[in-house]
Amino acid sequence: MNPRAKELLDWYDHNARRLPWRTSPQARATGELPDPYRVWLSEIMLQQTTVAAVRSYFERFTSLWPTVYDLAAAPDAQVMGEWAGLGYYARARNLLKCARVVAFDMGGAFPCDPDALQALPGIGPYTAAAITAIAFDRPATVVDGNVERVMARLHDIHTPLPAAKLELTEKAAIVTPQDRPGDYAQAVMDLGATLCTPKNPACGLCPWRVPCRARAEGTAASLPKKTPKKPKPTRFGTVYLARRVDGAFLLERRPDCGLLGGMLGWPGSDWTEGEAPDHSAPIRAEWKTLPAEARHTFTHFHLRLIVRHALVPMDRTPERGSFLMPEEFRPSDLPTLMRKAFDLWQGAA
DNA sequence: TATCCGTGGAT
DNA sequence: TATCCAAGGAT
Repeated sequence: MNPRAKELLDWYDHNARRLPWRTSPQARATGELPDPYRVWLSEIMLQQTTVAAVRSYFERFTSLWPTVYDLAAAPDAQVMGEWAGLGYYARARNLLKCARVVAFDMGGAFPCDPDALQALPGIGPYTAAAITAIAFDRPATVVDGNVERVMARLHDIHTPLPAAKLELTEKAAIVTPQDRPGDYAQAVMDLGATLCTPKNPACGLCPWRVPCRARAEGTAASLPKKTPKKPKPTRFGTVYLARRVDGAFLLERRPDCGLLGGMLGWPGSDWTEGEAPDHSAPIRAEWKTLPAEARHTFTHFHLRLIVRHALVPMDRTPERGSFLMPEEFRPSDLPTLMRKAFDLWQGAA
């Protein structure tokens, strides 16, 4: 094994984080591999998402659906509701698609090579490599944000991302060992997450402090360089929170494509820059406007949402959405933006 | 290659 | 308050 990988694995043996989707150190010592289903589920949840945010979702999902068969058999609406709040909802839609392919077309067994894995919905180059290495302990080079940062610093690479991606991937591949590839993959990411952090890296504790070129040059904290991002515009819109006299709420399922796709939400206007666009209420009622608006920031724009509300008689038929009784609807099923609107309404009542 | 797609915590 | 950032993928 190359000396870099050995240094890192030695560090990992003493510093590995205990995470719900990892096997215990004792089990790992006996060569026991983690359940590919749990590895896959955790990796999908961890895409662009912090460990702290994922923990409770992972526990909840594996409790509700212990196997890929259980998840494949789950209703779409329940899975989307359980994913609510975690963001990037295409992940949840692809999660179900993938579970059903694996359960119904592959006999419940995840493929063990990167190409076959990457052919599945929601699995890209990173996730395919991660599952290959972690679940099957087969050599594969994982390149996520952590690895990019670690490699940029180790080799003092100043080319900004994403242009540097290929070079960083090559550097990562050179260090990846044939032995213990699963532990190594998790070790690099643990290093990036705990020591080689974006700000204030703990270089003094790093197992690679000696070979690290950026540390020698004093450039570690400024790497990797990234091309500047565009400023976020602000969009405006209106949502309608209708409660029927029997307690039912008027909600609609958003289309699978686009923002918050597949999620439950309050009917409303489009969201546009400048003034809110023309639109009509989803049902005839005496609408009132809440004094505060719901503010939310998405990946590429800010949103300010006017929240209107009304109590609706039993005999009205909505032009959009459908009424859900309280036992059919949990506020926790809503994506965060819609949840903010609900909380504003509830706080005003 | 560039854009779209969420959210919450850290700074 | 504003910005950055996290175990990325799809188009």
